[in-house]
Amino acid sequence: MKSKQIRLTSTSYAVMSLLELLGEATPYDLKRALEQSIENFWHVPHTTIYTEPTRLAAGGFLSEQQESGGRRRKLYALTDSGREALRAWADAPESEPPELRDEGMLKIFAGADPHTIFTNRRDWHQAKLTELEGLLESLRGAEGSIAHELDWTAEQRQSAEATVRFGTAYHRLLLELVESFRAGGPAGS
Amino acid sequence: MKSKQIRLTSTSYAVMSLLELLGEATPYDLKRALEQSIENFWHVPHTTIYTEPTRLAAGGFLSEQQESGGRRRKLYALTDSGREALRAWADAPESEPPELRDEGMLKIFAGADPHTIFTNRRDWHQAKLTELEGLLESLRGAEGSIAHELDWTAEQRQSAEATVRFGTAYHRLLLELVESFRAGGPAGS
DNA sequence: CTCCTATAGTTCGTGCCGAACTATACACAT
DNA sequence: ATGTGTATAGTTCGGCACGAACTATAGGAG
Repeated sequence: MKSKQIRLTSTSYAVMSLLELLGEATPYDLKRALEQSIENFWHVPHTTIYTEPTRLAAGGFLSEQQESGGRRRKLYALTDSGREALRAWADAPESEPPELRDEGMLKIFAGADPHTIFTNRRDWHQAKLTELEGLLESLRGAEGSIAHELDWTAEQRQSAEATVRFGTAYHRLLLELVESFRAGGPAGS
Repeated sequence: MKSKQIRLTSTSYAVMSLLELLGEATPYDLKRALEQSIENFWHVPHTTIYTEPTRLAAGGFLSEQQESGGRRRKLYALTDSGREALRAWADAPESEPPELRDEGMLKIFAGADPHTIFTNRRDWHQAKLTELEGLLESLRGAEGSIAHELDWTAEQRQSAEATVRFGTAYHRLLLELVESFRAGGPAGS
């Protein structure tokens, strides 16, 4: 009961959201689920996925139990306190404005050749788009997705789908934008 | 000459790019210049702007000299080693893929009302767009911009302009995207 | 039963970053 | 000239983030 005071970051809420969906999960489960959903708009490095649940458990937001044999994996689940914190956060209407970290633009600012940068960027968005389109299909019932593997309900799939749909739309737009700048850019304005 | 071994991050290059433009600057100069350019695609909190140059100086990439009177401000400039590192980085064609950190999408994933989130988001992009359009104009010669204050050459202005132009195009597109999702979204696909 | 490779998880050190605080400069009123 | 208010300029601290490198288990194929 005497939980350590910890700071809840967006990454904390990312982990808790997943646990709300999954019910109970090992860090590895979280990692896989993340890669197919949240990862597209909130990056979490894999080491953080292993340390963050430990932190959250110390704060009393997650319960932690360890397997006795084999890999001795840890299983995490939301506590009431965790569920409460998650809802309070999600229901607050204000959010931090989105933040973009774009090394390519930095290089252009530093004098790199825009054409090279934009060409790489175009290819990347194209690949990302293809990846997300595949993910979207697999979320809709095919095998191979985590949704299938974990036997998600229709509702759970929708939650993931909504964000992936936004992702495909986003990359489609960016692809065009980058392409137009690559071709010389809206030079005048 | 015996410089400490430090790791150069994107933030390091952001600082060094600015110093290449400014020639010589105090952390505060850097801060102001950042806000009108790099900040839009690479966030650097203000405390980092004060600590990063110190790190870079320890690594031998910047020279540091301190005023004797008044605020005892520190003046930084690129060393040859810094200029070299900057060029090597900018000239390497590959960049890290852009990373988006979007708390609003996280909330939607966690079950928040999309309409609320997208409405806030729309307003934010609108404000950002207006801000960047103003910045673009002021970069083109008006008073009040850092370009004017520091008496930038046409070339220096262009460097800043290129990224700001991309920024305006970006926010214009996002504004539309968000608006369409707000209105119910491309529901089917 | 041993080697291979994929899967699963940890450690460490440096860098990042927000909150809170401190200090200087300058304008203008008393 | 002295106070007082506000914008400007800079620092400290502690917790969190994150990449590199490493370790360990599982499930094959031979």
